[in-house]
Amino acid sequence: MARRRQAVTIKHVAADAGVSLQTVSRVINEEPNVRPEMKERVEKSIDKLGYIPSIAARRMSGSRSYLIMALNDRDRTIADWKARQGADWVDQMLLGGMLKCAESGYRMIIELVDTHSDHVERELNAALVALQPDGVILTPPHSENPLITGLLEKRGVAFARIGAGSEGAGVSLVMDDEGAARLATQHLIDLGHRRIGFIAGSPEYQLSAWREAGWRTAMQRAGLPTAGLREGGDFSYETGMTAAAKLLGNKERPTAIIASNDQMAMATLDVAAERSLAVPFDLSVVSFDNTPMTIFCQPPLTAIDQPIAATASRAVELLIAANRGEELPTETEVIEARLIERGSTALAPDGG
Amino acid sequence: MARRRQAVTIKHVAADAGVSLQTVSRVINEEPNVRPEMKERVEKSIDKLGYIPSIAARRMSGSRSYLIMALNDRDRTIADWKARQGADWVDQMLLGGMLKCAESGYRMIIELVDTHSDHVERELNAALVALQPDGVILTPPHSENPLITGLLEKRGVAFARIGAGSEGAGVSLVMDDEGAARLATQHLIDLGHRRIGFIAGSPEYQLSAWREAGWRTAMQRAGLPTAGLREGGDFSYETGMTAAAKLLGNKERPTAIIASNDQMAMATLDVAAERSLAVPFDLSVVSFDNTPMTIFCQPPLTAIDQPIAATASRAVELLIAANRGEELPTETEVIEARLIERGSTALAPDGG
DNA sequence: TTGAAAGCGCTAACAG
DNA sequence: CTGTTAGCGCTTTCAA
Repeated sequence: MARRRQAVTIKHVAADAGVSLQTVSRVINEEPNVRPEMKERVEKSIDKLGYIPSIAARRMSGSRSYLIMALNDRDRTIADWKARQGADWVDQMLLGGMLKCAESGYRMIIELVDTHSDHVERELNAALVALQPDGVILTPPHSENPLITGLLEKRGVAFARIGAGSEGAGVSLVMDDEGAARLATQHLIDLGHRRIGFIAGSPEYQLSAWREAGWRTAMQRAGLPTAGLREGGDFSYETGMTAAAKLLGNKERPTAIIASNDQMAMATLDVAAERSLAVPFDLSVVSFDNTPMTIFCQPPLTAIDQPIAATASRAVELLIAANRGEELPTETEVIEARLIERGSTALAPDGG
Repeated sequence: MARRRQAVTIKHVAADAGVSLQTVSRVINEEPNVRPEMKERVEKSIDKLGYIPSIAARRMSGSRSYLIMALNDRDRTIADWKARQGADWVDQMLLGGMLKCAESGYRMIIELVDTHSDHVERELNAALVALQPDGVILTPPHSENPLITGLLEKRGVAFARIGAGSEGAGVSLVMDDEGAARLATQHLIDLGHRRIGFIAGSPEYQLSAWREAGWRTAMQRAGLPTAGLREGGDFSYETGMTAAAKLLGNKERPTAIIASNDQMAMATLDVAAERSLAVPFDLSVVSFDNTPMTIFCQPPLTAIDQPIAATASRAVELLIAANRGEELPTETEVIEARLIERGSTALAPDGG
């Protein structure tokens, strides 16, 4: 293996421009106290020689590593990848995060950590020390793991928590689950629906409660009842089937159902088909998350889009700002969610 | 921002174990010439202090960076991510590559580069210098870009080319497209089909020719004709529609169709539905790639699985071996492909 | 506003 | 088998 010494280093640039290393360093770091003409001269040399600073060397000398680490739950991520059912959480994180990183010369690196393990701290610490990232993005369920947030805080690494409540250190970013649920419910109400069922998600996730709350609020405001219209699941297809079957088995069955994720919505579609209920004519369905499966369903699902890319992008933005010395906001940032209308919603049937 | 100096360094370990830095270095690099008792003593200290070597420092001192860079085409990758149609190429690369990396303390980092740009070299060089990866994995169409392979070769970075022919530097890994096509064809022949249509992919990709060749070979061996049974597309849904329409418009229409990717297979399904042909009873369909959409099709598509994860995993394995000084194989490595049977294939209709 | 010196944590090369 | 020395490329002191 060839010894891969750097071809052109800061020394070469300094020599070429006839200045000290220090001046070059100041220019590439956009520090003050450099005369414009000096700066220009250095920049010309940099361009001419095609100089790119080495991340490793920069990190060594105690400055930034230009690395943002995105932490995901190992088991769940690997399971999603293996299942190949189109769950594109990681892709959306990359889409939002990596591109935002690139704007400032940062890179995003995905790291998998096992939340449930008793050596989370060891694992995380190893990654932290090996990579020395300038910032860490936490995704559920890491976002609410005090072992993780505690360690990050102790080590003084800037971090963002996605999908978690606001208490605790680090910036918190959430999608507006409650508002989104209200939006979905209102959409159905506007279509003339009055009996709108709701399939809740796993109570282990905070967002399940937020989504349910949004539905209740919208129904209440419209003076519509919710009694007998709420069933619970755990985000799986199977529990979606059970919940949908209960809802559609009532003698006064709902004309619309909101499912707390795409899997359960798909289950609802299948239960409806079993009972010869035509979607969207006899039954409208709205789901949450808007993963790729929504477009392949029959009919394609109207869904609340979970803005993962936008959230990751914003998280990176804040983390990079923090590294520049800016203060991180203490308030939770709320990223707006949109409703994507597809074929599973329509006007309520007569008497809806 | 806190100055994030490393908490415990090789020095601390050396002091704790009462040996020189060098001995510690030898232990963590599993180098020879360390007495077992010394080694044990050092390892004890490492455990006790929770020492993790800094990647940056290791890279600095001219050794490995423990980084493998996976290069993907920027436009295509971003388009896939934005489309959210379940294309999971990147995920499968991560699944195979990242996990294999982790086994040896490496990390995989995704990098997007624009192949068609005239400054590919600049872009790639920047990534190479900034990150100093120990190995690079090239995916199509980068795998066949001489600007890229040339630069990598010049810089002496080990690299693997996925999905490209064998000529040129670097290890070459391909899925057995030809064999896979034969497998798919034979599967249909075994089901009693005799008129088996084929929709070819874009001629810009080598694999299109390989897939077609496999179909032709299998047909020939079985003494079956191919005349009038071949149409061409470019992997898009639209061209798939056109091709399928032509094939099914023939008076002697095929009883089975092999499409060179999932998109075109889905188009074939839709064309069949338009013409009231029941799949798989009137028409069997087999596709290539096995992306997530296959399971959401009606009926779910029988498909040739493209073993991206296995390929990435093997590429990483070879790259890491190369870094240990082992020779890279000069022969192209062929990764076997499997046929996943789902609902779109069945016995040929009478007289098939 | 600029430059010189010191050192980050580690490994290569060379001694012993 | 083990230790010493020098330096990787850069940024941080500190001095001019």
